[in-house]
Amino acid sequence: MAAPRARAPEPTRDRLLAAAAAEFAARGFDGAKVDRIAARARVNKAMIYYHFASKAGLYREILRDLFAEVAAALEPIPASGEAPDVQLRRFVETLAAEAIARPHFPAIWMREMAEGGRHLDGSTMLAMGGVLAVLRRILANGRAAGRFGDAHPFLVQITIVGPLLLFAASAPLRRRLGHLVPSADLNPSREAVTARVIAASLAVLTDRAGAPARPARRRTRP
Amino acid sequence: MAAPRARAPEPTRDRLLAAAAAEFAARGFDGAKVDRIAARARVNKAMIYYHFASKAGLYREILRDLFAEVAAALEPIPASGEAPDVQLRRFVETLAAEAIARPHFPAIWMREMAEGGRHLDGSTMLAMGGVLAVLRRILANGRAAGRFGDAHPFLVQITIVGPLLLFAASAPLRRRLGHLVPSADLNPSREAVTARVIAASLAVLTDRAGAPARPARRRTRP
DNA sequence: GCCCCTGTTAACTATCCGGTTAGTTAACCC
DNA sequence: GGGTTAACTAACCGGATAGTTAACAGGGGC
Repeated sequence: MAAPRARAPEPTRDRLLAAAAAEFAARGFDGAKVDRIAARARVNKAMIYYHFASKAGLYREILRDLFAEVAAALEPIPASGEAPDVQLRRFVETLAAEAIARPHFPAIWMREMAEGGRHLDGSTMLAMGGVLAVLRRILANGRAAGRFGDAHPFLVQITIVGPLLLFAASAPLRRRLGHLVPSADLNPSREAVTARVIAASLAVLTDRAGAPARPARRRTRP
Repeated sequence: MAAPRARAPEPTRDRLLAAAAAEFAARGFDGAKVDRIAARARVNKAMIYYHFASKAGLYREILRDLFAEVAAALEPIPASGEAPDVQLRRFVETLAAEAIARPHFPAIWMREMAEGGRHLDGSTMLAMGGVLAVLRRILANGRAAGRFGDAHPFLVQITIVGPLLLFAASAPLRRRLGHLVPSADLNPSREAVTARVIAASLAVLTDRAGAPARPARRRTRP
């Protein structure tokens, strides 16, 4: 009885990937259990070892897909010919959109960060570096156009990616915290978050100097 | 040879806490192994169950300490009577200093976030909420003094905490990435990071406006 | 019919790992 | 000394869990 047992070569593999992404995002690599992934995908556990060689192989495949897709979405921006601040805006918005489209991405990324990239293979690390490379090109465009001051790309990246990741990955926790501290409004819209991130980045980038208010003097870096 | 076997009631417990913090930060709750923690602390495994009831109990104790200390360090700022922007600056700097003083804190926090706070007990969650409460008071001070526009505290928080967490927790990964992409300078100083975060926060806060949809215009500031 | 290939399954194994337990040691108390 | 307690150890246990295997279904090519 039971299962329709239909012919289904693709579905099994895809269902495994989807189930595993959810499991890995929610529990991390070590917290994720292969039996649970198989159950979630309604697939025999052995299929994991048939389609991917191991738990680690399955995980790596997910990471590879995720980063490759995000990097691909970002890639065309710097060469688009748009104004630099529009490019930056698109960079942030695209990143935020990817996080919505692939809801497991933020948590997995954060975890992989904390893990020191223990599970990352070379190509995935390159894709990750690609995100930074795109941003670096946008900043170079802006500087060339006289619109941006010069800024450390990595610093700009963490001020963009940090808030977005934190916002996206903290959704479940925020729901729980909201119970305890009902006064706090912990659920701004995604648009509000991206707008704020864009505003903050542009404010610092277009305002040469870097630190207004109490000018602790500019960066005297050699 | 062998252990001096001296009378040492405190050390054992403390060594366990230190070893466990390192292990939990590097591997996460599920990735951390009690045997490894015990070995790292050079202590018999059973002592974990003697001093803390369980692996989870040990973990909770670490979380409690960490958040309580950070919240305590932040606590006095809003009532200090300093100018609001100085308060905000101190908020960021204190947070960054805590991350240096307790190097395992960022990774653990990030992981707990991604985990949806599964291991957090009520008091720890309150301490976490306390961080937001402090910031909310600082922003209220700034608004009262006419220095800050009104801003969503949670949005401000993620733009501060996000970059700091990402920077601190990504240190190991950055070291590895640096090998592959040697051109990129991935190691700004902690001061540069805090300065940038402060600048970005103040820029947005002192510039009322917040973030209308089309602020493509530059900021013709002071 | 027969072979072979891909996809699939149920049952099995080996190992790892959190937790327990019975016992030891040393200090402190009277 | 006898009794009590905190701190500690070595050895063990059982369940969870990643990974394996042998058998099988069905389809397409010949």
